[in-house]
Amino acid sequence: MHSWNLSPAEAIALQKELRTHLILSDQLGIVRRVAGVDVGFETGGMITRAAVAVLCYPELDVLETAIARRPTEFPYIPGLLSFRELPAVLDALEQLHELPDLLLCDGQGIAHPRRFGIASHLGLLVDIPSIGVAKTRLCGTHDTLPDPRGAWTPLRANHEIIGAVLRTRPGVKPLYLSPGHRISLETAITYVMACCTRYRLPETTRHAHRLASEPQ
DNA sequence: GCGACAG
DNA sequence: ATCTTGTCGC
Repeated sequence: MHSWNLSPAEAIALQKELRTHLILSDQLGIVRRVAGVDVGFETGGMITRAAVAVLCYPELDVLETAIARRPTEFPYIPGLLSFRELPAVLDALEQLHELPDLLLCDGQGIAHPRRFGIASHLGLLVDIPSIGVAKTRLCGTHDTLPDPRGAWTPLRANHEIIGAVLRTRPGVKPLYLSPGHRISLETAITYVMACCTRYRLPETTRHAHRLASEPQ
């Protein structure tokens, strides 16, 4: 149902056009439903499996989940991840009976070479506030991060702040988060911390990841 | 030209 | 991401 079949060069051109429509200020209502989005692969990469887990906020109990499978049709190219994973994610989102108020995606938001990572791409396409929550850095530089939970330092690139490096657990590798669409960096940090209760990753992401990579 | 490089 | 077992540490 969703596929773009674009060349890498066309995908880059599309990112440059779409990024001009991003809103990087808070444009969210009361958040009652937060969704975690993640993708896994089956058959050695032949099949892409996307999973969405919707949790109530701030309680963080699972309300609804969805899984979608599609043949994988775009290679993994740093900077073009959304073209590989979003077709399946969009299929999964359409299965939900009620759309979430906020999306937490595995990967970058605007902390991306063209300021248009997968979280930004998804948020813009479905017009839902989104945050990119990555386990590692794609681009940008930052100072050393203090150890206490909640500590954060800006992620910078070309004199601009593109995200934050956030310590969600003491003594554990930090998270790289950035606004996707319709949310500010400060608000994004607040929501991500609120979703990280006992582990490094947000509860939303943990549920989605389990659904996306669990056997069967 | 030489690295870096989300998942 | 995925291929894969045990192992170090709280």
